[in-house]
Amino acid sequence: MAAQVRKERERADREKLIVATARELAEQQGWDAVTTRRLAERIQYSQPVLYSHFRGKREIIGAVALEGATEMAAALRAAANAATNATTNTTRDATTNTAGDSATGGPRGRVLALARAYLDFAERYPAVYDAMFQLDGGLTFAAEETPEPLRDGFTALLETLEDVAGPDVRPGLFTEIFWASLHGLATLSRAGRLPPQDAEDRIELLVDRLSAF
Amino acid sequence: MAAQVRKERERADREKLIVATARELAEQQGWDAVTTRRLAERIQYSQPVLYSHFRGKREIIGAVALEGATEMAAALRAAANAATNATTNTTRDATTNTAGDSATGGPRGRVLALARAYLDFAERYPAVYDAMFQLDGGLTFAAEETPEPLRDGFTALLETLEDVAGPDVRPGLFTEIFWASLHGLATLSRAGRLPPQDAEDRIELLVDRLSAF
DNA sequence: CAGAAATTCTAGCACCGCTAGACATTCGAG
DNA sequence: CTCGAATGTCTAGCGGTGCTAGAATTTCTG
Repeated sequence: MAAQVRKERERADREKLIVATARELAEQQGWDAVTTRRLAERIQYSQPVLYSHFRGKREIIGAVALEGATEMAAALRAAANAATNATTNTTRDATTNTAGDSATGGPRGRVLALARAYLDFAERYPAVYDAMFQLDGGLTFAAEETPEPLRDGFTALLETLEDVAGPDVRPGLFTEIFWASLHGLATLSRAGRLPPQDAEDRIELLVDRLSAF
Repeated sequence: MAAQVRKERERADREKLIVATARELAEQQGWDAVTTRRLAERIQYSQPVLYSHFRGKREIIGAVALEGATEMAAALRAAANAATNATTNTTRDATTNTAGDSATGGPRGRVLALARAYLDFAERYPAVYDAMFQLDGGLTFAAEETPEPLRDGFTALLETLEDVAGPDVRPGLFTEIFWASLHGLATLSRAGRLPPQDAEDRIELLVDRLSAF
């Protein structure tokens, strides 16, 4: 019965296609443009096929969110890692790096890199970010049954931030406020509610104030 | 022609009724339940009447947002003011107020009270808060043509925060990151993405880290 | 009081998420 | 190979959305 496993694989492929197409459509034209009709048309199937994979549009958003969470966790770890292994930047005058710019492998550089990576992700993939934190994807947070990718995203933040939480401060609690602050910056910036030109200043001020290097 | 001014007043009244009804409906059943049909029915007029006052649903949301901004600014100022005039709390043991709890008239107490008032407003009037910062009300921020109530809300924050921005930090910039952090806490908390029991700890940690008392 | 002007309503458009039931396809037993 | 059952997919449609053209009504004005 190899035919059986082939069908299962094709079905899994189609599911991935749905999620990828939804994400693509959302990135191109926003989530409002992701309608079940358009989505069905793009994958060359009729609407009910979508409902054989997902219980509704919410679940499709949720699937995009989980995919995004995995990517974000990887991006955050990569940034923190790159900052750890970075020494003085050769293209820049080392004497200007007095207070420990991001081009140092110290804690400040790591945290700055982490914050930038987070905000960069939110700005680069706004639709995915919305699916994760802005829209209702039917996902559970801060609980037992929180899906692994979401938990892992939080952990990726925590891995870098636990070093700067400071004494007598639970790393988890510190990560929560750090995350919330980044989330606030990300959403307010993208909605045009904060002056764009000061973005970099805000990141540095926030990181320097929150962190106990 | 006193009839003319009477009609204008009646028209203004009806506009206020629309906004108040939209807000009420949103608070009771969420913004999804605020449809033009339901709204029209509640105010005892047909749908097109709504469109003689507002260009669309967006503008109605925007009107609720402006109303909310005015209220929020007042609430923030009231909280900051009350904290300024507060001395040691008589109902509480003064010796436990070692590190300067909110029941002192000092900067920390003022900022804590401000932060609590902000988050309290967001929690108490989630629909209004959404109209202001989460939904698209067609409003312009961080620009010349930003409506007065919104600017004033920011100013209300700034009035208290400029004292703790610290030297060499633009008060406006500091207010931006403080606001963003509060906004992040407010939205993530309400979406169930942060453990509710640590809410108070988060506020104190955030305030203590951000502020330069 | 009649006609003009302003106001309000009815009815409908194109679209939404979602689904019942018709239709087509694939499978397995004889 | 055949034929009934099971599986898969589609067509068509439901009740809802924001919004608007044009008819109907009310109010104002000469």
